[in-house]
Amino acid sequence: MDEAAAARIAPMFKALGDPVRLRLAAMIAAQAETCVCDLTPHFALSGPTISHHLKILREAGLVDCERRGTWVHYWIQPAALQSLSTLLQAPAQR
Amino acid sequence: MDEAAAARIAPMFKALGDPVRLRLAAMIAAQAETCVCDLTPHFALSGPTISHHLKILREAGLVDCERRGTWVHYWIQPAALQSLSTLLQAPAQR
DNA sequence: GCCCTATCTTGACATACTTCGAAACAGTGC
DNA sequence: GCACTGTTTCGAAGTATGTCAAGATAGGGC
Repeated sequence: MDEAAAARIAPMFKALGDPVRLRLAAMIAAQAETCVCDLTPHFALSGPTISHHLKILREAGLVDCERRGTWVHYWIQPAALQSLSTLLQAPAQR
Repeated sequence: MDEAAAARIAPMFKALGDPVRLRLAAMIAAQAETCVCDLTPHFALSGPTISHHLKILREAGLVDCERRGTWVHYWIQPAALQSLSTLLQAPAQR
């Protein structure tokens, strides 16, 4: 792992390194698509705070979103998860 | 993923969420054992700083260490990596 | 044994980043 | 216009990062 690769990948792990974001990502990954209004009630946090965490997941490339009428829908980016998974798996099997 | 599971797992991702620690973990994982004195030269950081990052990896349960004479040897905890990997892989394959 | 050096960790500190809520803003539909 | 859903901005409190100095532990020379 060289410096550039670490700088590219670390933000993804960092994004998952918060309990709230980890749960958000898990909820989004559990379905094909998830509306923000379905996520917010599961947390004792304000709307802006959830929105902030979603933005970090978005900027890390782990999720993507689209506004469709009144609601905003989020979905997981499977390729990103896959690359992290294989990265962890190689040394784990040694 | 319930709240307790997230609180247990997030610190591991957080530990990997720093470029320096990600590279440290990768270097340690690449060999059966690694001496701290082999890690430090690869970074433009002081010894105490490296030691600090290694402590975080240790507290996250990702690596373990042992003093053997003058040197301290670190090794990876494969089970921890494996659990993170499978966690990511399930939704990634959907 | 005693001192000296080398290796690594710990403690104290300054700086920078995170987290979160309140208020303001933007987009959509009636 | 008005109500509703999310996002952005701003500020306060907490947490992380990195350096310096000091401490702990081991080995070698005398």
